[in-house]
Amino acid sequence: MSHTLGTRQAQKQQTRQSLLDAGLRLLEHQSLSSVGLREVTREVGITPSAFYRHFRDLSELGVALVDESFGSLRVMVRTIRSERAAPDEVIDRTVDVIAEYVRLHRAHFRFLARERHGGVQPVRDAIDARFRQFADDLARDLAAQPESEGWDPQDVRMLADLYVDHTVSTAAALLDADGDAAAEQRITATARRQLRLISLGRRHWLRG
Amino acid sequence: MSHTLGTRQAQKQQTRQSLLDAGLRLLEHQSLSSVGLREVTREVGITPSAFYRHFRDLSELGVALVDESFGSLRVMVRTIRSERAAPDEVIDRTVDVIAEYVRLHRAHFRFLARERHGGVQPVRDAIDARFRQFADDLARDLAAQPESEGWDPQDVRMLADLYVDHTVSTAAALLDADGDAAAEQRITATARRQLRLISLGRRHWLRG
DNA sequence: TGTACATCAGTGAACGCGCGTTCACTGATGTAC
DNA sequence: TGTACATCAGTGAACGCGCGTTCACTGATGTAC
Repeated sequence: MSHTLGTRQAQKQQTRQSLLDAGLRLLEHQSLSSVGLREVTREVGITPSAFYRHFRDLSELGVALVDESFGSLRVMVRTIRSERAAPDEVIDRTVDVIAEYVRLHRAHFRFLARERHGGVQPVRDAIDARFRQFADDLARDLAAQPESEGWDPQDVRMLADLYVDHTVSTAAALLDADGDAAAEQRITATARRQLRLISLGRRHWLRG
Repeated sequence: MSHTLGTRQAQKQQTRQSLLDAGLRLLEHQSLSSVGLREVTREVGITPSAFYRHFRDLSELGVALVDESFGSLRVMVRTIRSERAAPDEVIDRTVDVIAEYVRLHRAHFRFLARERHGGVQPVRDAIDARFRQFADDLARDLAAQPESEGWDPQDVRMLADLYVDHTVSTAAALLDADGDAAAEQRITATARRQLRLISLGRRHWLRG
């Protein structure tokens, strides 16, 4: 028919997406290695054997979920990067974006936090590679800032790693707060102070 | 017989410990929710039904492993605390102890990293409580230091949280290095710089 | 010290169940002419 | 536009397997007298 996609391929895509959605839903309360193939297909409403038309096994579905999760993260990061503001405003905006990501894409981030050190090697590797690329990008951004003038590239890199680790820790803490507004406020307040302290350390680094 | 413990109780204890050891061994390559009760008893060499003489289910065994893991951690922490040295030496010693803990108790820390956000709620809660207590202790120590004079207690607490998160991130990175000596050196070098930067931030906090 | 009884860690058989994977199939969609 | 054939996403039955849990049991350890 129309060569934009074809009815058959479009429907296949839709089923594949349903499998990803069902998987993500099931992964909210258990880890990938304990989710069953039949469990996922049952949730979607297709036959177990139909699963193999889309993924070789569940770890392949897991890797696809990693891609999807980082997709939604990238969108949010671009938001921070596009804004140019005073240092303290940047800190506030950064924390806001972390909080927003966890709120909007809770299941995605829970999946990443859970499987980052989980029992499925290919998924762990995929997550690791993405986080590393993430730190690479941030290091490039930081190096271009006037505050980094005269900095050893290795020092820029360690700062980028520190920011990424801090972001992940904060997001994980927000996840565990599980919607408790008071706890969330405590966590974001703490994160802001921590970023401010890191900022101070950065400002005094060369003279340290 | 002798009332120090009794042969029967001593043998029961020994079997219990074998179950914990077997569990920990199996958890190196998979997560708790995918380990089977029969798998653990097979590893120990006892009947599946004998398992119930020691634990209600695998999540109870998991909680026991949390206690065991933090036991070995406490020993190492006391090592740092007992030493009193110049700030930069403290930083080096801290990083050394983290590296040593991961090297000596690799399986324990892997278990904690994996199950901290894993799929078994009671285990997650147990790990969380222990880390929180850990941060409490550190906050108390920091508050007692002369560098913290005039600090808001909330600021001391956020600094303690920052240190704990940084320690966990570093240990997890070392774990992923998986014995690669070059990678491990890169990670510890980075960790030392990060601690130095945080130190700088701390020193300038009040004047910030 | 010896005897009679109690305790209880570990055994082994049995159960029902859901798992992942295979395979020949169906019937709607797509293609060639 | 119509026909004949190809493709292939999803079906449904079948398989062997290991799972967690139960239960009555055995026999070494512990206790009372």
